[in-house]
Amino acid sequence: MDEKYTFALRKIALLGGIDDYIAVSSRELGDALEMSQQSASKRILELLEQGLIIRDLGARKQRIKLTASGVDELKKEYNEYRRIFELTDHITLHGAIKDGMGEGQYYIDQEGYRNQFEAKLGFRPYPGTLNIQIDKEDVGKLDVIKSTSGIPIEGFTYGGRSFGDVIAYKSKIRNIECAIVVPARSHYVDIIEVICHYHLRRTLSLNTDSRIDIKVSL
Amino acid sequence: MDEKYTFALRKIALLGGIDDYIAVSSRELGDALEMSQQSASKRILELLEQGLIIRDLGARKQRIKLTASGVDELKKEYNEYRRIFELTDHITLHGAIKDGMGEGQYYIDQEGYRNQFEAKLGFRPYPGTLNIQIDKEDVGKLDVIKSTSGIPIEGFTYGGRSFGDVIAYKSKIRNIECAIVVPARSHYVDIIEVICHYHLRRTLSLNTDSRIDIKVSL
DNA sequence: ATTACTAGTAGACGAGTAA
DNA sequence: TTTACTCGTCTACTAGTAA
Repeated sequence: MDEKYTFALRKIALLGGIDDYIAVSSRELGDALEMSQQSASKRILELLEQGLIIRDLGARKQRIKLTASGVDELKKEYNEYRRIFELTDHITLHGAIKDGMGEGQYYIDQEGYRNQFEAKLGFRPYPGTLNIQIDKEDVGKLDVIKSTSGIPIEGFTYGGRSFGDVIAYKSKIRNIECAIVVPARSHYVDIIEVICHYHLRRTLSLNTDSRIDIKVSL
Repeated sequence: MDEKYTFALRKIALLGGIDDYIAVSSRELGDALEMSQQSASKRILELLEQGLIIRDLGARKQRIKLTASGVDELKKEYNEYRRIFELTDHITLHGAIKDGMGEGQYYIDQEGYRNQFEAKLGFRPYPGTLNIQIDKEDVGKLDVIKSTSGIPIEGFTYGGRSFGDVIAYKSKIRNIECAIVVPARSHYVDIIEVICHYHLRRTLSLNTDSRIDIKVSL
C-alpha cells in the first residue's frame, strides 16, 4: 500500500467520508491534498480501482465514501501510531462485568485447553470465565492487542467436536495475574473472556455491571 | 510537510528512534521504507536538513533519532487519526483525585472569571476546583482536547494583577455537569482542574486518590 | 459548474560507483 | 562493510482542454 493512497484516504476520512458519503469535488480534494484538481481526480480513480473508496457520480458533484478495506488501511496506520505513542508494555481496557452464558466455562473446562493454559500461562484456570464488556471507546484497543503476538493456544478435536486455535494475552486485574482469551480467527466483539486461577468475581467482590479495568501485557 | 517525510519519520519511530538513538543503516531504512539504499540515504539527508532527525555518524554505522519537531510532526498525524477513530462527541479521561494547593480556588473565586463561567457555561461554580491527575496513558488525549475549540474565557486585570485567558471544556462526571479549565497558553500538565456548581468532592463522596472518569464534550 | 483526457515537464528513484 | 555522489530513466505531477 503506497503511502500516497493512505494519505488521500486519511484526508477523505477527516472530511467525514468514513461514516457516510460526502460530496467532495476533485478541486476540493485537491485543496485538501495540496495538489491540482487534475491530480486529485486521478487519485480518486486510483482509489476506486483498488476498491478503497466507492463513488456515487451524481449530476453535479460526485459523492465518495471509504469502503471497509479503505477503513482497514487507515486502521493499520492508526495502530502504528498507537504502538509509537501509547504502548509502553501494556494496554488498559475499561469496561463492565457482564453475565456470560456458560459457553466460556464449557470451553475453558476442556482439558485440551486447560493443559496448555497451565503450561504456557503458569496457572491452572478456575473453571469458567469472567466476561467484561469493553467500553465503546476502548474496543479499538482490541485491534492493537490482536496485532501483537500473544500466546498461541492450539485447537484440538475431542469427542467428535473441534475446538479452534485461541490466543491468550497475559493480563492483570488489580494486580491479580489473569489472561484474556480470544479465538484466533475472531470477528468483531466487545466482550472479552478473562481466565484466572482464582474466581475473580468472588475474590474481588464483583457484581454484574461493576466497572473494572484490566491491564493487558504486550 | 510532505507526506513522504512523515512516512519516513513514522518508520524510524517504529524502529525505536523516538526515545533513543538507533543504529540503522541506509540499507535497513531502505528496506523499511521499501526503497533503495540510495534513496533512503537521500531521505535521511533531507530529514536532517529539515531538523526532523539528528544523526551521530559513527565509524561503522550511523545512529539516528527523531528531534522534538520530528516527534511533533508525528503527533499531528496521530491526532488526525484520533479525530477519525476515537472522537464521537466526547473523550473520557481516566484519573485519580489529587489535593490542590488552593491556587485553583484563588483563580476561580475571581469575579472576572466567575461571571464569564456563569454566562458561558450556564452554572455558577462552587468556589474551588477539583484536581484530577490524569493517567499517564491518557495525557495524550489532552492534546486532542486542546486541538478543539472549547469555550474561551477572557483574561482581565484586577488589583494590579493580570489573569490570563483560559479555555473551558464542558464535561460530565457521573452525569453531573461540570467543566475543565485550562490556561490558554499552557505547558504540559497531567493535572486538570474541574469546576462545578456543586462541591463534587462532597456530592460524590470522593477522597484523595479515588479513581474517577470525566467525560469531556467536544 | 463539474470530471477526466492528453501532452509536456520536473523531480524522485535506482544503478553504478567513489570514498 | 559503510554513506552518498552523479546520471539516466521513468513516473507523478500540472496545464490545457474536452465533454
